[in-house]
Amino acid sequence: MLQEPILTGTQNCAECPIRHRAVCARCETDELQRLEEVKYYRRFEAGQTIIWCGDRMDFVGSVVSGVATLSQTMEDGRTQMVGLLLPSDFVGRPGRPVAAYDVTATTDVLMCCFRKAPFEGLMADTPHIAHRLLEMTLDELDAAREWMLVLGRKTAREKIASLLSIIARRDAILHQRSKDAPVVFDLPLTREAMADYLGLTLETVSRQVSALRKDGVISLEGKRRITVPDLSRLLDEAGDDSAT
Amino acid sequence: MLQEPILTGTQNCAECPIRHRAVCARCETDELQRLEEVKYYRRFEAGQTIIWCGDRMDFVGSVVSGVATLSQTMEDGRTQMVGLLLPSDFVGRPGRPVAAYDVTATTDVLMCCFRKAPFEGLMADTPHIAHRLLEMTLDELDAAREWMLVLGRKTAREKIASLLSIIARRDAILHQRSKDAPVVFDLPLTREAMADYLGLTLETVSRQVSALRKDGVISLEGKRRITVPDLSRLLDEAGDDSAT
DNA sequence: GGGTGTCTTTGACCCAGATCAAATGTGGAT
DNA sequence: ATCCACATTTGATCTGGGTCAAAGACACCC
Repeated sequence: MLQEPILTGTQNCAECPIRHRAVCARCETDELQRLEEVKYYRRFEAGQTIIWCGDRMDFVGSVVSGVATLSQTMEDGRTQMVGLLLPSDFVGRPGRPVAAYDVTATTDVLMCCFRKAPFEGLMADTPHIAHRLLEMTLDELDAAREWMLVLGRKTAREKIASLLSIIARRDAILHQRSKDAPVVFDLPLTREAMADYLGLTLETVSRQVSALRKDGVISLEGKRRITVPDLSRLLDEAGDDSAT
Repeated sequence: MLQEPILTGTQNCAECPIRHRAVCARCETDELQRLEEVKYYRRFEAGQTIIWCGDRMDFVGSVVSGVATLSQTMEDGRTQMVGLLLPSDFVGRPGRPVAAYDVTATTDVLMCCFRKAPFEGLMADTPHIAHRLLEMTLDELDAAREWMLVLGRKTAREKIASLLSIIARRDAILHQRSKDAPVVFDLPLTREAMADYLGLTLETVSRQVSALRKDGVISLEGKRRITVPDLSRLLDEAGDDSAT
C-alpha cells in the first residue's frame, strides 16, 4: 500500500521474493522485472491482526521488519501459537486459497507482499525460487518439530529458557552480532503471547521469568529488554543439547 | 535390498518416487527409467531402528507399508515423537547429509528408498517432483502445527481422542473405507509410543483409553483393535472443530 | 504345561503448573 | 498532574497428570 518501503538498515534486499537477505545474489534481471510488477508493501501496527484463519488470502509475502505470530484457537478460546514470524520469514502457502492460521502483528510490522497468482507463476518457471521455498519450508518444519519437544516434554522453566534462546539466536543473526558480543535483546512478545507459544499460562510465564532473573540467568531492564550474561547457561537451562 | 517389492493390495504404485498413490498419472517414461536405477526396497521389523539421529543418511524414501515414527530424545531420556510415518509418507530431507531425528519402525515396515544423490538430480530437472515434494512438506508442516495445538493446549483425554481420530482418518484413506463404513482399526502403537507422541506418560495413556472405553466412545478387542461406534463423538472428545 | 519377557492396567500419593484473586507498575491521553 | 487501560507481578489454593509400585495379561519358547 505504500509506494516505497522503508527498509531496516541491515542488508535486507528489497528485491528478493522470498528472503530479504542472502538470496539476492541469485536474482536475475528479468525476474526482478516481473517481481516489481506484483510486489507491494503493507504496514501493520502492534496488536493488529494481519489475517484471520479462514480468510481468503490472495498474497504471499515475507516479514521485512517487526514480529508476527501464527496461531490456532479452539472454540472455547484456548489458543496455541504455532509459528513465530521474524524478519525474513515467509508467510502464506502457495496453492492454498484460504489462511489456515491467524496471523497477528505483535510489534509494528512491515510486510513485503506478492500477489499470489503471479508469484505462483514465477515459482513455476524459476526453479531456484521453488527450491528456496522448499528449503525454507523444511526449515520451518524442523523448527515446528523442535517446538513439539519443547511443548511435550519440557518444564515451564526450560520452556522459557528455550524461547529466550530462540529469540536471542534470531536476534543475533538479524543484527549480525559477533559470537562474543554481549547478548541483549528486546522481547517482542507480551507475557500472554509467550504463554500461548509455550502452552503455559501468563502467570507461570511471569513467575518463571522472575525465577530466571533471581537466579542470575538473565537480567531485565524494564519488562522487555533482556540481557543474558552467559548464553551457555541459558542454553543449559533450556535443556538444549545443541549447546556449543 | 529385496529384488522385488511386495506391495500391499491397494493402488500403491511402485514407480512413484514420492507418494505411492495418486501421483503416478503424472510420471513419464524416462523418469521411471532413471528411478528404476536408483530405487531399492528395505524391510524393517517391528521395534527396529531405521535410522539414528545424527547418522549419515544416503537415501530418501517413502513408507510402502507399516508404521514408523520420527522422534527426538533429550540427554536425560525424555523423548517426544515429532512425526508419525504411515504408508505413503516421505522420509528424509533432500540436501541434508545426516538424519535429524530417530526413525523407528513400530510395526514391520517396507520402505521404498532412493539413493539421495540421483534423487536430488531427478528433483532438479523434474519440476513436478520438486513441486510435489514442496506440497508434501507443507502438509507435514500443517500436521506438525496441528500437533502443537494438541501438545500445548489439550487435556490428556482430548489428546488420546485426537490421536485416535488421526489414525482412524489415515486408516480410512489407506483402506478406502466409505464414509459410513464402521470405523474399526488396529492401533499400530504401544501405549508408550502413544505417550511419546502425546507428551504424556504411558500410565496416563492407559487410564484415558480405559476411560474412553468405559464412556462408550470406543471399544476394544484385545489391546490394539479399536472400534469407534460414533466417529463424530470421538471428534467431539478431541475438541476438533473440524467435525463435519 | 510352565517359565519368561513385554505390554498393559490399576492403585496410592504427590507436585508442577493451573486457577482465582488482588495488588502494582507503566505509558499514553486529556 | 490525573486518570485510565493494560501488562505484569505476586499470593493462595486446587487439581490433572506425573511418579512409584505392584499386579494382571498375553505371546512366545522350551
